[in-house]
Amino acid sequence: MASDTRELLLDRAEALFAERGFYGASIAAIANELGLTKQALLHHYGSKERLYGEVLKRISERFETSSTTDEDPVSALKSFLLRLQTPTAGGLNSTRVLMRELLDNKSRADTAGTWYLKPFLEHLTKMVQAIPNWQDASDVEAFALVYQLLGAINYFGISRPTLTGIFGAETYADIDQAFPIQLERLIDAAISAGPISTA
Amino acid sequence: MASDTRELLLDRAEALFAERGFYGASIAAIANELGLTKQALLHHYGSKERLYGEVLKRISERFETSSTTDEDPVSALKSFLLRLQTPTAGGLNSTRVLMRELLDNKSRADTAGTWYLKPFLEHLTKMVQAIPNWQDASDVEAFALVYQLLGAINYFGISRPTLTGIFGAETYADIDQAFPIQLERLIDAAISAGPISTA
DNA sequence: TTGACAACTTACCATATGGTAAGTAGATCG
DNA sequence: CGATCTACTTACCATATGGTAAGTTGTCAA
Repeated sequence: MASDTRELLLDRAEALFAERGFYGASIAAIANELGLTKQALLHHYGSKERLYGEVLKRISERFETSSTTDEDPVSALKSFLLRLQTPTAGGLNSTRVLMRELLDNKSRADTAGTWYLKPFLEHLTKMVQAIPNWQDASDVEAFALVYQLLGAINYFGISRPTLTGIFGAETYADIDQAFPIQLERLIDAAISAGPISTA
Repeated sequence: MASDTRELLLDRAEALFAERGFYGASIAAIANELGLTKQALLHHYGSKERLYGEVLKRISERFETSSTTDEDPVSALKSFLLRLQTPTAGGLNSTRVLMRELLDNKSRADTAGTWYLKPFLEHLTKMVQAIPNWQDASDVEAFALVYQLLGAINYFGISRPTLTGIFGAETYADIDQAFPIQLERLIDAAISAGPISTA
């Protein structure tokens, strides 16, 4: 199977898992979307779990390769976080799949979704500790901050359909535009406040 | 059917929907957990969707009755937000169910999960605009802030199993303890920074 | 030319799922 | 006493689901 065909297949699978979740996305539906039969899909990936594992693995690899080589630690953190929200490169689907993974918490495919998270989170934590007035922050403090920011971004990332439904498309567009600006302000405010230990 | 039996039933249903999602939680499984047969459950709630709708409705009602009559707008906002995270009164299950609802975004049970959110979000937005230096903030600005804080809280709320898996139980306990403190700091920092318009 | 391999297809299958139809035991009420 | 209602149970059922087994077709290298 060609490498780019495989990529395309995983793209569609990821989209479907993002949309309907592990249980909601049947292999027949995924195969159908690619003009394959269910059995052809099963031929390539032995089982649904394996396919799902493949999707998670790819997300994890994508994260690992998105390292920032920025100069200023503050802007490095900012750009890193803001980039998570961008719809390019299937970022939105990844967010949704991972959020579902958080919710399910079942040891699925041997927690393939969580092992990768560790280096990612540690990396982010270290980025915070690279900021001058956060150098004395404990791991836990820096992590708590980072996780709150992650939550702010990812929660908003999955909310578009609902917020559009509630407030209408025009208002949502306004919110969507204001969001990154407000987020940057939030990050700035949190950073200059410094960690608790030095409060 | 007795009112408290009904409550108990919905408690269990909510827990199962929180754990496995709409597709993952079969009516047979829910019924089983209550010592009922699948058909007995179906007798009470005509269909799975209707049962799910009932669960969402109850969550919505629970939210509406949790109004804050605090004095200081800042501490009112803080206590409101922090209370969302408390595991009491099935708060954690509600969070998970609603997060899944955000993810699925399907018009399920006529978007029963989202209509309630509007007053809730508007209430929170107004709480921000009640804060002295946020009085001139636009609706969108105040909303963006509130939604970021909501995201920070709820994202953490669903992450316990995963974070425990990654960092171990002891480290998680540390994080869990530090989280509300750091969150309060984040709220304070964001509030004193003020809205963008007056920046 | 042949043999191996990949990429399927056709044909099944056990189980689970949501749901219906019809009947039954017990309480309540006129 | 009989009627009605609630809370079920038993008996089904169509469909979907994940998965297996065996055969088929095309490619390509030895």
